[in-house]
Amino acid sequence: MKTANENNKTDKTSLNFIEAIIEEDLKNGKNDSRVHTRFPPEPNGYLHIGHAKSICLNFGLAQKYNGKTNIRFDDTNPTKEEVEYVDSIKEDVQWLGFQWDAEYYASDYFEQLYQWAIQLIKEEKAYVDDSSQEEISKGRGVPTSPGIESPYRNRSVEENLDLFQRMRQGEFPEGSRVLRAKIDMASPNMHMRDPIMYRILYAHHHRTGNEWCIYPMYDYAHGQSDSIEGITHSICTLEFEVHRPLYDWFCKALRIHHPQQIEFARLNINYTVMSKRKLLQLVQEKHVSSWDDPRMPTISGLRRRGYTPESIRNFADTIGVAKRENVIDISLLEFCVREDLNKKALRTMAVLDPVKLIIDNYPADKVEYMTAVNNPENPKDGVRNIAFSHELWIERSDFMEDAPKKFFRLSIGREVRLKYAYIIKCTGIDKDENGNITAIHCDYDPQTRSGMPDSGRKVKGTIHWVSATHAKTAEVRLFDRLFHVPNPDDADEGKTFIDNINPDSLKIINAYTEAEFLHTDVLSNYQFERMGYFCIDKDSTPEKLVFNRTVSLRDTWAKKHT
RNA sequence: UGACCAAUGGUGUAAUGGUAGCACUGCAGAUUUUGGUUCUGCCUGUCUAGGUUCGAGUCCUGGUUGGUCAACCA
Repeated sequence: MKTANENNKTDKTSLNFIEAIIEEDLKNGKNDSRVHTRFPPEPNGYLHIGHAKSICLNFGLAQKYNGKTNIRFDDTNPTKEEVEYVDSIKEDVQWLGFQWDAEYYASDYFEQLYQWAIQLIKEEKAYVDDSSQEEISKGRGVPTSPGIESPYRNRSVEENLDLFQRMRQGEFPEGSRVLRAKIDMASPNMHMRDPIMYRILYAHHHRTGNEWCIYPMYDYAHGQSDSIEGITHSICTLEFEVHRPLYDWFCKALRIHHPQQIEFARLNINYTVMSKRKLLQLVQEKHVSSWDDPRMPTISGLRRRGYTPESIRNFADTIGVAKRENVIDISLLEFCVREDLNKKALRTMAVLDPVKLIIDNYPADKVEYMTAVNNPENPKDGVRNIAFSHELWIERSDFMEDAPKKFFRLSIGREVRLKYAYIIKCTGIDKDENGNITAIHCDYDPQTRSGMPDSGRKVKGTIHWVSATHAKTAEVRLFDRLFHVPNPDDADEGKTFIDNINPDSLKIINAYTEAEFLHTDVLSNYQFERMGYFCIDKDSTPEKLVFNRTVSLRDTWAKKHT
């Protein structure tokens, strides 16, 4: 079944530059008119919203052109990769709503890759280099001037074969030798200056264990893995553009199926960071609680925050795909989640910053049950009944002593409607010795209960409330952006993005909520009327619910008055 | 002082040689028992200098600006 949005996407006549390439290939019958993409994460961290862009792109393209998408873990560096990450990545992709056609690992191809390396050695296109890391680095030169050839570059095929086989046997210490492709030390492209294909690493691999002590480099593994899987369009981010000649070189030298590498600009969003290294640092240095801290731009963080898969997919569609560097405004992400949650989230009333409202002319022992709509956007969600009584909790910000004319809420002498209940008129306030308001007094108009003839009377404002005797308390975690500047990397001399962390990104409060919720499953989305969207956190207990604020409601009044 | 890539409103993204459109943001208004939603309107754009063409955001050349590349990372 297609969503309205997906239909729009299909209907639109304009193509992004990748779709244009694919349609051209389809027209020419390239790859037998197949489309086969892949999502190739390295399992060395959790997926973030930038990966979501890539996931939606790769899986979306396959869906659009009746193709396939593999998930392939790029696990060629055993020193950084862990199963924990493999599991989280699979969970996140599926949660986003995608199912891969096949699950592969670059490590599945280690033997084939090794055989191909032997082939290249035999064809004098690869050689074993005994140089030290520093010597190799020095010999490579700099981008503006050519490198120099290694003294080991012209070893005989026999010697190379012998050495490479013994590298695999574990005869040489780590770092003592590498296998290099013999290309061009004078190339203006640094990646073509005899790139390293294999290095010796005595490390335990999460899948192959201790079977190998030589591991292929990304450039030697990625294109061939694509090739083995019959990938047609190998989509990656811009920084791999300079790797493409090498990608092509290996496919040609090996005379194997040659997928087309296409690069697009990675996603950047302001007020956050989007590199695995930085996200890992935030976790390790405990600036956040974990990878799924709701302030993190990780998929697991957004999920815990209350974002829906639909909202993230829609975001990915809306930002588009191009080769231009871009920084997306965080407000677009917020727009997407509000748009989705507005349709789905059940409404409830909760008071986050409470002050007592006493209805003096309402009998102290009386309780009425008011009918409330669960979701005005979806009548099928029905109604519920909520207790109303003599004493209520209301939002402290819904009262103002010296209120401006445009303040449509409570002030002495002014009228306001209590949502789903009566119109009340404020008669006075109680204060403590410090001048803080401890209670607000009012009288209600018994003829204005919702549904009664007089309830249609025009009042400027409507406020939410909960009955003080019936309300329950819940913990509410109010999140704000993790960084207080648009570009966290834009730090003063000697400072880093860590110094730009917003010290007020998390505020924990206790709120009064309605007595009951329709659903209390973790992740259930609610709208606290007039306040924002909240979801139930996994830290909740049967005794006390914990809510995360996903995003506040748009507030045009507050915006103008702060 | 290299190579490669990219330049369209504040932010993204379309226009595939023929009317510069859409979304977000911002502003103004209407509706509203959420200052939400919905609806209406407005603001703001083709980096620059040449060239090709009846016609250039689009093609060509130079410049400018930004990005990427010098891990035995991916």
